[in-house]
Amino acid sequence: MAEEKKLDYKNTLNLPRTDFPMKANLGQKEPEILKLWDQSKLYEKIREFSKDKEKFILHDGPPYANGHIHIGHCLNKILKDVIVKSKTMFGYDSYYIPGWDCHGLPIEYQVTKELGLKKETTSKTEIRKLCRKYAEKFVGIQREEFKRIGVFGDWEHPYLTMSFDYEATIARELGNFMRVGNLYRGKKPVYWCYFCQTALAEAEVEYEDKTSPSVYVKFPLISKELSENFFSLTGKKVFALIWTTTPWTLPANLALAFHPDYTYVAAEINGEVYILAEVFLESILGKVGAIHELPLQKFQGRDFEGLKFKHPFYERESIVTFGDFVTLDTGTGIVHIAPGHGQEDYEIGTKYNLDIYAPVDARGRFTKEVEFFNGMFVYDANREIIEKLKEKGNLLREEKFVHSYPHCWRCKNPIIFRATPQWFISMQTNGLRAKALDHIQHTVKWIPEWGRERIYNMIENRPDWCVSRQRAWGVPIVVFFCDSCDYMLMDPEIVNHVALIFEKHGADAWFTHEAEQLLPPGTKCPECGSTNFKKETDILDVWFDSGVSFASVLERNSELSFPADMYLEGSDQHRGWFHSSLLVSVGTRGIAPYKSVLTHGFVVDKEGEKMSKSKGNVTVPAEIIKKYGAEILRLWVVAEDYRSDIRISTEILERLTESYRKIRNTFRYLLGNVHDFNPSKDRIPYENLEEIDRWILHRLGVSCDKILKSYENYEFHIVYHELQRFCIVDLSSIYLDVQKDVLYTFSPNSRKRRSAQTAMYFVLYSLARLSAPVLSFTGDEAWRYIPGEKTESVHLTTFPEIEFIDNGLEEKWNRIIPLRDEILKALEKARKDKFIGSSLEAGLEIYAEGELRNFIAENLELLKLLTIVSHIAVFLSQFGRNGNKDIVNELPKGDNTFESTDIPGLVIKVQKAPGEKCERCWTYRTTVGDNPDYPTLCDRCVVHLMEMKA
RNA sequence: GGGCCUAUAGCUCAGCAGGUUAGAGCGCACCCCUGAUAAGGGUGAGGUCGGUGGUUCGACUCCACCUAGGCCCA
Repeated sequence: MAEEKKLDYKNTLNLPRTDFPMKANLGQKEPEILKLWDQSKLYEKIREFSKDKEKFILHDGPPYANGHIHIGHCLNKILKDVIVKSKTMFGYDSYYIPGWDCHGLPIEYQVTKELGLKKETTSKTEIRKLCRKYAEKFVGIQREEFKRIGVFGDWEHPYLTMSFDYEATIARELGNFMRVGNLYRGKKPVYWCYFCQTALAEAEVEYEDKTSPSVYVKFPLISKELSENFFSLTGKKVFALIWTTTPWTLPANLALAFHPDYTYVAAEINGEVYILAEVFLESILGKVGAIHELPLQKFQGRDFEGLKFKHPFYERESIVTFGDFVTLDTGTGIVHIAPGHGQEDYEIGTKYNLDIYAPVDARGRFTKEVEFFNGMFVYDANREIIEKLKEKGNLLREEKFVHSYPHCWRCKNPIIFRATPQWFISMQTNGLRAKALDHIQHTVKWIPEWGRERIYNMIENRPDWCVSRQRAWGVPIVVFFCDSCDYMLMDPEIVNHVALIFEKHGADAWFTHEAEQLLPPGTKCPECGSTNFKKETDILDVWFDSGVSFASVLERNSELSFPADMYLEGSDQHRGWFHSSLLVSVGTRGIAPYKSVLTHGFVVDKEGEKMSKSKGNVTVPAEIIKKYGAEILRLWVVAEDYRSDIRISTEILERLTESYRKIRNTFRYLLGNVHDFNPSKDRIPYENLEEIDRWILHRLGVSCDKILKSYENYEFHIVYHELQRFCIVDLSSIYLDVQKDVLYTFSPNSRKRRSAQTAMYFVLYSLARLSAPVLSFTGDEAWRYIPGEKTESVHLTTFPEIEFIDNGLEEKWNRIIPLRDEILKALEKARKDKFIGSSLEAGLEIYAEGELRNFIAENLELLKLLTIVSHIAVFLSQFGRNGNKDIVNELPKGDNTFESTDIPGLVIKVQKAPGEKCERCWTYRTTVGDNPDYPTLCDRCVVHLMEMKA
């Protein structure tokens, strides 16, 4: 009987009611939401919604169409998505076209590997076909994976660097460089396999141990200056000593490299004087023979400036150069330089204007100009060269040396370094470097700021851009050579002609068509008049492909704009896409392709170390999505400060999941409490709202301001923290807890309840929108439950205005909240003492002096409300005055008394609340039982019940 | 080896034109509630601000060096 009655009263309460589930079940829910978006053509509607608005174009840097997406892709695409969505909600037209980078070695390598033995017999055209299929497959896979994490964009019309029109653009842009004169043909050493007769990329090289001859070679001193400056050398036979494991490169020697800062010595042995770094004196010369005397002389590397030595077996000079790469780990401290046969040698060669001399043919044989060794295979020549050195008396020592040496991935033979003709974009011509530096410094906004410094240093020091690759899967360098006189036909007009063919047939045409079919009819060699041409076989560096994306995508679509408002990639792209795009755009358009560049760090594990298969610390997005949901991944991206490296770990994801649940539940609770609220009918005007409702709206306004500013400044971790803080502190802990009484026990249509619902409605309405760029699934899910008029999706709205700010209220509540904190401490103390359980069991006596007492007295009801106690009273603790019951002479002592330390003079005594517990509202009131019809209810509840019946 | 960057509680972040006991949320411990319930509320314990020197009356905050880590080069 009593149970039944209790139930009866419970039924008279307005408890929260909603179908918005507490458990997100994201793994299952997200695909449903995606389907809904898809079916309702949400992205098209966003395009329509954004029509004619000011543009904000984030131009997508194309990921490589190879493999599944990894966590770094997620970070990148989600950041982009948050920016695009927030810009849309700020009222911009932020059309986002995703792209893919499709050409290049990794795909070709993969395809060739899969071909196995058949690779030898497969034509370039066939390989290109397979590469295209391979790239298409992964574009498809990655597209679905990106969509799955909630990224909005025109996924039906992405840009692909292998699409025909894109390939045509690549060719045209190279033509533009021809037109302005930046493109030139030069030589550069590359990894070369003499067996396969092909250049190899870094990735195609495998390191294996190899035994090589190791020789110490003497270079006789020619210049007189040294002995003139250092008399101890006068009249002696002086040699520079070098060490090499590739004697076959000696015929191409043109220089010797010293380190300017090292100490070198000249030491005499057996009547000859050798120069080498001081540190090697013992270890090298000690083995050759007894050192005659102490070193004759010490020098600094730079003392050798301008000197000349003689080649050990040719009548040729070898000049002195300086290089920081000279080390004291091995060798003699003096490095033999053959500019055509090594990377550092090449750089020295370029710096000192030496010939990039590589007299070795494609099969690894010395060309006819090489005296003594003409026609000899280089590895066979090693022996002969050593003999020649002996014969000339310029071999000091010879031994065997085992070292790690690059080998060809296909045939497993050791490779050689060999300078071959390559195509370059000059950094000098047209002031390309200077112009690029100028734009870096003056026209582009770098986020964070240090990006400027980083890319500036790179551009400042980089050599000319080598744009040619000796591969199949890419866009050819559209240049022809005359069959009869070898004239190089490099003409932008011809490139444009060929580009038209590419537009129709793709760059495949270069491989399937003959030169005559590609050239404009009647093309003749300007040199000899011949009409027969052959095609250049090199293709373009893929960085050139992606570097022209602004031309292929931004300039060719009127819905986009050039320059882009933003490029956003990982900080490695200062060397990559930001870099190549800038050079292309500055080189051919004279301006930077972007107004701002935002970079993020790399994803690392919980220790801050990079992920690798071997370490086993790789986090796979698909697993996170399955276990936690894409929304958690999105929350992760936003919660972390992307400007430095960002960590991911199980603990981080668990924390975020907790945090997500809290935010979700806040939505749920708000929704549950506005289920019977119709904003158009039940809304209370702001001026008539209860103070606490105006306060939460004020807090909402403050939060909103902070969140919007953070979106604007791309400081998303602040968005996350503020969103979380607002839900936990302002809402859940204070406002929602306090308002339960009004929401549950007051009659549904009572002014106070409608006031609370009005506030909650605005909170919901704002929160859903503020969180939508991040919590795109949940924000939209909640949006659909919000009562009243609204758009179909939260993604078809703009951000809320900043409203309801009331600084007077803020000031007052800045005093109220600390008082509440003190009361809560007092209640907690009583609870620990088992004096009370629920705070409603308590009645408070508060003692204070002067102004503090007055402030409390003025806000007594508010404090009661905020601390959820049943009764509250304040006393003036002022000594020596009597007669007023509110003035006490003595402060309470003993049990349940709390003396505040934070607020001096404040004493709180917790008493049992007077009266009985009302069965309906659970508040202790002296009026319980006053109404004989409702003997277990308080006066308030009786009134509310009456109202509800009426 | 060079360029750029990072280092504040178990986790994610604040903070500081240098100035009283370095903050927040989560997590954790303990407690309350059972009318947000695989929820909700409260109290509390956690930091030699990576290390060492220096500038200063005073440094988490400025400078130098070092250590660890990251990206890009060599």
